[in-house]
Amino acid sequence: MRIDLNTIDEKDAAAVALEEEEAKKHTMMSLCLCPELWHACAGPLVSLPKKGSVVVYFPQGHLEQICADSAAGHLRFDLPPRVFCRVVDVKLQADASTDEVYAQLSILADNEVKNHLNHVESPKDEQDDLPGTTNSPAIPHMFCKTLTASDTSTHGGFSVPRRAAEDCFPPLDYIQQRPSQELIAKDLHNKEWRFRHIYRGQPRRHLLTTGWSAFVNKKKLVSGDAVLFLRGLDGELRLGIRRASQFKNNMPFSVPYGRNLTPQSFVDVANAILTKKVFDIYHNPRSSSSEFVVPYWKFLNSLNRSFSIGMRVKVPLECEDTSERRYTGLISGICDLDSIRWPGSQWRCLIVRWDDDVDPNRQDRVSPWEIQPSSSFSGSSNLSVPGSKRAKMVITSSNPDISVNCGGRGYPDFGGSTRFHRVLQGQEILGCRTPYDWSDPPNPHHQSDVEGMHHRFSELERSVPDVNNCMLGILSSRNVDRVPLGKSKFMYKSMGFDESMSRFNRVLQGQEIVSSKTSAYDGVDDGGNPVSGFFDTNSWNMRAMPRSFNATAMQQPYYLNSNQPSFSNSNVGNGVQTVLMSDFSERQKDFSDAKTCCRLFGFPLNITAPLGNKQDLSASSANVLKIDTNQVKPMGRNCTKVYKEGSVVGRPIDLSKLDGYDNLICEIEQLFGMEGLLNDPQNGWHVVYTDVKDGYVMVVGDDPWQEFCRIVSKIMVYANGDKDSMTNTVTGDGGPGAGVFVH
Amino acid sequence: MRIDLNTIDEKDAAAVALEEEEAKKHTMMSLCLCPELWHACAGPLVSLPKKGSVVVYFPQGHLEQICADSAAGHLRFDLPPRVFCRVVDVKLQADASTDEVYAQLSILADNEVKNHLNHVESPKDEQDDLPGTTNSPAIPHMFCKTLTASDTSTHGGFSVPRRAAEDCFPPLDYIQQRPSQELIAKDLHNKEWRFRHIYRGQPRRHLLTTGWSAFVNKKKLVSGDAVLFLRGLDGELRLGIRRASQFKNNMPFSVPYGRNLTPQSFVDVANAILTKKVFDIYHNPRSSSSEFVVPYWKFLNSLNRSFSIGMRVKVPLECEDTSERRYTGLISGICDLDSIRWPGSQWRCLIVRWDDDVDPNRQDRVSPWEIQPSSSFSGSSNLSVPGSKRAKMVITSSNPDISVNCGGRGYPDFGGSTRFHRVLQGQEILGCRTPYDWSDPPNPHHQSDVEGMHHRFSELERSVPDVNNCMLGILSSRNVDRVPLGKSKFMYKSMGFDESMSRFNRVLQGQEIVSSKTSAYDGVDDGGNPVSGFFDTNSWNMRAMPRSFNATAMQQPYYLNSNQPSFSNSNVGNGVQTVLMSDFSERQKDFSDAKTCCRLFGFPLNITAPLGNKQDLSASSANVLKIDTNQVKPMGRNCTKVYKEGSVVGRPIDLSKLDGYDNLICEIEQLFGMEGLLNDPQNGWHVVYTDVKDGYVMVVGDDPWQEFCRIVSKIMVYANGDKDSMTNTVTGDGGPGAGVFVH
DNA sequence: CTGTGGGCTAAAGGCCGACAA
DNA sequence: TTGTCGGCCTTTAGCCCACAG
Repeated sequence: MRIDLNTIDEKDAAAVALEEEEAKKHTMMSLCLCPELWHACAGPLVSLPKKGSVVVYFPQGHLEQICADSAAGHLRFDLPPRVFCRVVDVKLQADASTDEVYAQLSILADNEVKNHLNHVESPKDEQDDLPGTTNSPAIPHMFCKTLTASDTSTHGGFSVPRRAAEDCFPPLDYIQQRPSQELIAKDLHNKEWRFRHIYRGQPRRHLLTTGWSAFVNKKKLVSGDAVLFLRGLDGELRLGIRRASQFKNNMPFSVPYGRNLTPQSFVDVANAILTKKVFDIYHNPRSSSSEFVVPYWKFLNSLNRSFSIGMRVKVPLECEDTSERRYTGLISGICDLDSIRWPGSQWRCLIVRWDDDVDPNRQDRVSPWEIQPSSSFSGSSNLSVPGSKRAKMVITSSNPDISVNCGGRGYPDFGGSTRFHRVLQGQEILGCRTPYDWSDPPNPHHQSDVEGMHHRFSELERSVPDVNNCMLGILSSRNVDRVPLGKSKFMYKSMGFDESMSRFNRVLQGQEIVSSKTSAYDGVDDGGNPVSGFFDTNSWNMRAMPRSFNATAMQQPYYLNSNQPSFSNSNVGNGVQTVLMSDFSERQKDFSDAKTCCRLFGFPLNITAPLGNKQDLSASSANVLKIDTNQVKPMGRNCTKVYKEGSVVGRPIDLSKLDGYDNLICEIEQLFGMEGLLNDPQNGWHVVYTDVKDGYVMVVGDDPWQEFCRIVSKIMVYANGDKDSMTNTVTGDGGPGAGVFVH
Repeated sequence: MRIDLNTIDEKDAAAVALEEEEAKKHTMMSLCLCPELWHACAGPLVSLPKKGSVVVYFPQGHLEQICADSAAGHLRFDLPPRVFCRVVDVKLQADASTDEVYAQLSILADNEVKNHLNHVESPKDEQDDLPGTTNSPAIPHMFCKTLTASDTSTHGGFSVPRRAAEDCFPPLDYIQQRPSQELIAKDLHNKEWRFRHIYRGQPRRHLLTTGWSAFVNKKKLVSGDAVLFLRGLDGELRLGIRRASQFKNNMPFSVPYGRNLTPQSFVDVANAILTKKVFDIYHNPRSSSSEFVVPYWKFLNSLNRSFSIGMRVKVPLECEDTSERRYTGLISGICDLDSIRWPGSQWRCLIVRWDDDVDPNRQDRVSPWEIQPSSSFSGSSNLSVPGSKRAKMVITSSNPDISVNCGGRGYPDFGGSTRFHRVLQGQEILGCRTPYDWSDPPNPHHQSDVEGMHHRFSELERSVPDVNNCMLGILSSRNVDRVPLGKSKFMYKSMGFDESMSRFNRVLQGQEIVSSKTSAYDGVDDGGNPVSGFFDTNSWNMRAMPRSFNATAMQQPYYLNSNQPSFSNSNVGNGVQTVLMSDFSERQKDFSDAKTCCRLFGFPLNITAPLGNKQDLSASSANVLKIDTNQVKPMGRNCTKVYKEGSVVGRPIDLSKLDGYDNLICEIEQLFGMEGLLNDPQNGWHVVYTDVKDGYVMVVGDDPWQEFCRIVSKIMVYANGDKDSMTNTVTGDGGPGAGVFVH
């Protein structure tokens, strides 16, 4: 008996071709109807934020991708380095022509983070987003096989690994001489593929014959690519592919994903942020580029850890055979990637010298959240089962709830689960209880020590979203590692929740100014005031050394000039105060509000000079693109910011009160307590500025004074003798007086 | 003997595939190395501006395409309806995957039009751009065949029409039993295709066998598509395709062409215009959408013609079998397509009621330059040779100079040559002198009456670029038709060239104000001052009737309030004065300049109110995207423009001098000489305004006065009772006092 | 003159077990 | 257990002419 599969019945080929064209036209991408399959195709390291969760959007990262791709460096913008957003929707999608998986994140800039944080009373919502929680989804019966030359030749079919076939395919009637059946598997686009599955040969083996080559041809598979079969909980067979040579390297980006990469996409996003509309980010999980939308908890975690030069770090890396391999290296520098345009950003602020075995082309800059916690998961290595080089396959616990969970609100993140990673990579064969059991899901509690581990980790992590710990930056991961959980809980309780929240909110809203000399390293404040440690005024005169990140950097700070006598650290010449703004687009409003409520430890502060004048603010929020030819400053006050290399924040300066360059230099010297240093270039300091027109950097003093006043945007003071390298790394061994960028 | 073609020699298939991927990666489009082939593929109606020539860019048209495509209606802009540009480069290109031809026009906004016009002393440069000049290129030996079912089946090869084979292919040795040879033809991407060409069968016929099906497969040809062979002057064979079902209808736009269609492309263009940088426009000649980059001469020609309601018009149309078919219809209306955002634009300002045999989906709005001159070429019909339904083919004059001409500066426009059209369409078989002559180009002067016709037409057209005639709008095409050439030459000489030019330039530069009551229909001014007739102050109170276009509308005018008593036409209550600005991006500068040099007939004029205040201007030129949330007007003078339906230009009004709505209405009535009409809505007039934020139209009087002053952008006075339809057609039968839009 | 179809042959596709790593 | 190969059969590609519109 011959089974004739994949025939085009009565439809003629033309009609089919037309249908396909039609499908392509209307949905260049298709919504993934099987999240398990999507995640399986996406690979083990993929983590996606959940619908409803909070993320941090890094315009700098977005722009970086665009610029790298299309040299859109001329784009001008006025966005803060970080924008807190809520994920409105997560759509798992796949390119219709390549099957490339990607996610469409619908995101809304959310200055209601405070409300969100208030909800952390029931932190369950956020927990789902954390890796390794007990919410990890059921892992379906699946296997993944890298195609051999024989598999892809036109000469034969597909050789199915025996256990894989037994696990994932419906059982055959082995009594027959040559048992065979028709398999129907759906791909990412829900398209059905039919295969003849036969068990034959001497010795006997499982083969897919008829229908296989059609699949190979249509998907343009070559040996080295992998196919992946997955038996869903509904019993349906799913079929995905994971290409060896990433398609995107050979092809232009697929249309929907490519939308990220046009300058327009950035304009759209900026527009959406400013107008509080939802915007979409397309995330290709298999791309090597850094993500510029980072889950909130991940970002918080990184804030909560300390990084120091010389510290050993590792970055998870997906590779063919194991998920255990990582890039490892040493932190060799910590500084802004672009201190001109994105001062205070943490985007890829860590410079890493990779170990010798790491791909030499590896990007040497990483963001703090990309680095794996040094201690977590270390215990999970005892879970790894040394696997022989065989088909990758897994049958594990499955949760009946999962279908519900998958349906509505996006797929729970299981990217963080190393266990899941390992099984996807074929390193583990777990709990293969009933190979042919298509109806009775295994008991989810059979995982013994695995469960225990996950539980422990989630206990550990549960403290993270607690704003007291993470936002105040008191508890570094180092502390977490060494301090028993009880201590963590103590921290959690050290301040009334409502009180701390409202305080935090006020800070976020720019309604309160907080400062302290307490270093984050000091850990817990002496008890009275957990707000201390929020940020570190000593940092400015410290040379490059281990520093903790702190919440100060979470929002682009506002720069205030305070004449209050209430700082006891008179040794700090440039004591700085910061107002954290939760939403830059409300700067203007908040600023006027701030006048009446800015206070530090209860002492009101006067704002002597806001960021710019009203016009400046209005212009910056009103325009995303500054395609200015004749932009001139209005008369009256002419406020400009001065940044000093090594100084955390800038200082405002009103040019209208100055009568020339000498005056200006003098003023700057006073502002930064460096009297006499700037007058003589021999001292190694350079004063430069960017203009309002196109951001070019020029030397202060070259232009006529009035012209300068008209076009200056910001002024920068650099220690490094070479002003061309001002965006370069400052590792602490610069010239005399070289400062340290601390953010 | 068997010829084995298209074998992959020693290279393995993988290597070839890699090469192809590589090629795709680096050049999604490829530069066309054979302009003849490109034009042949583009089809008969394609005309492209020449490198170095002057074109008019219509932002409105560009935006229209974008909006139609991606609903980017939220884009805000501040560009004039027309931008004069110089074509810096013309690249003929073809999509690598579809072979779709398109042109990349590199364009530079050029306020140096004056310099250009000065060069019209030797109008040769511009002449090249005109249709039908003696510069028409050689038309190579070529044929075009629509593929039959047999041609595209896997069963056989390609049946070559006998005469086509004899004309285009090297001759076979017919003495042999089955003469055959290998043909090598290069496609648009310069890729070689090899075919076995054999002459066999009973009766004998020419066939392409081996290699043909590979071509069909690779190019995804189906029956109905056309292939096109072309023997270049160098003897090389070229090969192109023209698809029946336009690919773009089934597929997303090809990447490079699609660049036109993103909002970003528009932003880029606007940016480039404002910053005087070169920008690129991608033009798909086979697309049905209107072009928004129009050759200068074409635009001038249309200015020079008159259009009236009820006039019969025809639009050239490419169709399968003949180039003679046209869309015909009657002009049923003349008005702005979008009088709010693009007042005074001529973009698709003609409303046409098509004849019954015209596709009912046909767009009913056309631009003046899309309409064919009613009389030209009518004499060329005697050139048409009734062709039988056979292969389309042509052998004609070729010019040895042409290879040089093609190489350097873009391909000379031969799109306007109907003769070329006809042969491309296979309607003509001309001058087949020496079918096998591969070395001796025919004498270019053999064209007898064709030449004569072209010569006559170019004589006729030579008067067009003359600024005296065309720019002053004195000589309508009607005049041209009826007046002997000598009269035209008289016009040409009626004023010293330098004098007229400098005068014209001054007007373009906004340094001179010109006005007159002389209607364009009045023809030549009484001699003393050809500047008169420049625009028509009587138009405001004329009902819809035949009008000529005039140069006033060529640039978005500036609106000045002049209190000079030097207007003798006191009967015109709303005498308007216009400063023509050649470059809007220099408005601000020009405005201050204008203060000292604006004059009318030598009388200096005072500017009482520029377009807005300084801030307004700076903002409008500085920002393309106005994503404004809190844009407010500054204190002090608050200037707004008032437009009245039926009036050519607007009037400025300073709201800060008014104390309320009554005052405002009164002022408007006075401005437009319509005292008492606006107070009572019963009179049929409505006063509405758009706000600065988002351009919504609202009724004047609804808001509190102060609020209104803060947010008003422009004020419009409409006669039509229905204010919702203000962008609709005004056909002259509106309410009492209904005006006529004249541009 | 040229579109279509049948005859024919070569090449590719595809199913099988043998064999060996 | 499974990757590759040779054997063998089927399907498709592709060259040819006959025939007819």
